[in-house]
Amino acid sequence: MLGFNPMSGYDLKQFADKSIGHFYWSPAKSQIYAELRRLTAAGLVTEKHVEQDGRPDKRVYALTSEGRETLASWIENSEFEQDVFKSNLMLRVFFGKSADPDSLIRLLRQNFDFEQGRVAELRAMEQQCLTAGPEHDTLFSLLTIRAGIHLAEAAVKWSEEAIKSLEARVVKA
Amino acid sequence: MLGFNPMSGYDLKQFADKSIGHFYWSPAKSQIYAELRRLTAAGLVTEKHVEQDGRPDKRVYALTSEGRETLASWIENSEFEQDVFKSNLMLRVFFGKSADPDSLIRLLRQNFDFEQGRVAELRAMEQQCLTAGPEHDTLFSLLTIRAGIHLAEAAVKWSEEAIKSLEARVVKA
DNA sequence: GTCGACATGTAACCAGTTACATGATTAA
DNA sequence: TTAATCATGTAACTGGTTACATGTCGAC
Repeated sequence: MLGFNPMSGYDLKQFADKSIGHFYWSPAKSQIYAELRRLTAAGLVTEKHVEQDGRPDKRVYALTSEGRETLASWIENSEFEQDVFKSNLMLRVFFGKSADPDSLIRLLRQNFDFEQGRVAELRAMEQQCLTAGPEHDTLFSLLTIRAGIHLAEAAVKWSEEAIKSLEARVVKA
Repeated sequence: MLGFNPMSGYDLKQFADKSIGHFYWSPAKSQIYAELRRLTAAGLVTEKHVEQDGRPDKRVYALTSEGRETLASWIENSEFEQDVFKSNLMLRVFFGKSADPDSLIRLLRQNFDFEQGRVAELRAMEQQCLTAGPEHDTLFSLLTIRAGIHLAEAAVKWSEEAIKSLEARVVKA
């Protein structure tokens, strides 16, 4: 994240929450501060004390040239890794025989609503990227947003389909 | 998993790897054995020593009625939880400005192939479920497979789209 | 006699979280 | 004065992994 701009631990937390938090994870602040110390010790970032007026002082971290190289090399050369997908909902559906089907239907409707909401949010973010001036390079953000839209739409479609399947079974019984 | 059948730790590992491993996680065997001891202590499963001929003895675990209730209650009553999605690929795409676009294209092509392969695998599993006799209740397995298909197809579509976007940018430069 | 599947465990480690703790500054 | 935002950290814990360790049995 420091590849975009020098930032403090506090800034990094805010930034992570609304960017990589959507498709990777939101680190705890305790971990961010710990990691910044490790990166500093490894010579990948530098720390600068910045006094502010009207606000507490902060420590701003910036990539060193070694840090920049390490970042690029990680993106370019590290091995392809499978996405991690953990779905509590699918777990419960899979074990659904041990439960009341209606409770699953309720759960799936919740998921349907939730994922529809996400599509709407992501569409709004997409519009922001598309209408941003050419001085902002939004391509990479846009790509991750597009991925989110595709996935959320898939989740919506599946929820609908699964609800129908379960409703058909309930009627028969 | 013991809701389907009494099983040994070894069985549970095999079973998990080819079922919930696809949409939740594959526990390490060390964890399975530890968890079985915890569940036994909590009175949710019972342990039975089983001698086999032609194979080492094993310990077979079965749900107690309390275990069965706890399982049903977990499926029916626990809170809705968001799916966890962690994509190393999306992380790298998001930080793509710091890297060579061609390396991202290479990565996305790898993803495209990988996800296409998954669609094929899942379609095969789907057929197995659909052609299984009515003595097997495949509905719940089928639902999770269908979810996988929807998601993998979304990933394929996105990879294609992302490759095109990045290729367009490379040409311009 | 050695390889592979079956079968069960221990110990060290680690990535990450939660809860706790502190303090500056501004605005209501 | 109290709540919100800015800002940084420590300590205890935990859900999991990896590596290590042991042994049965059948097939080739």
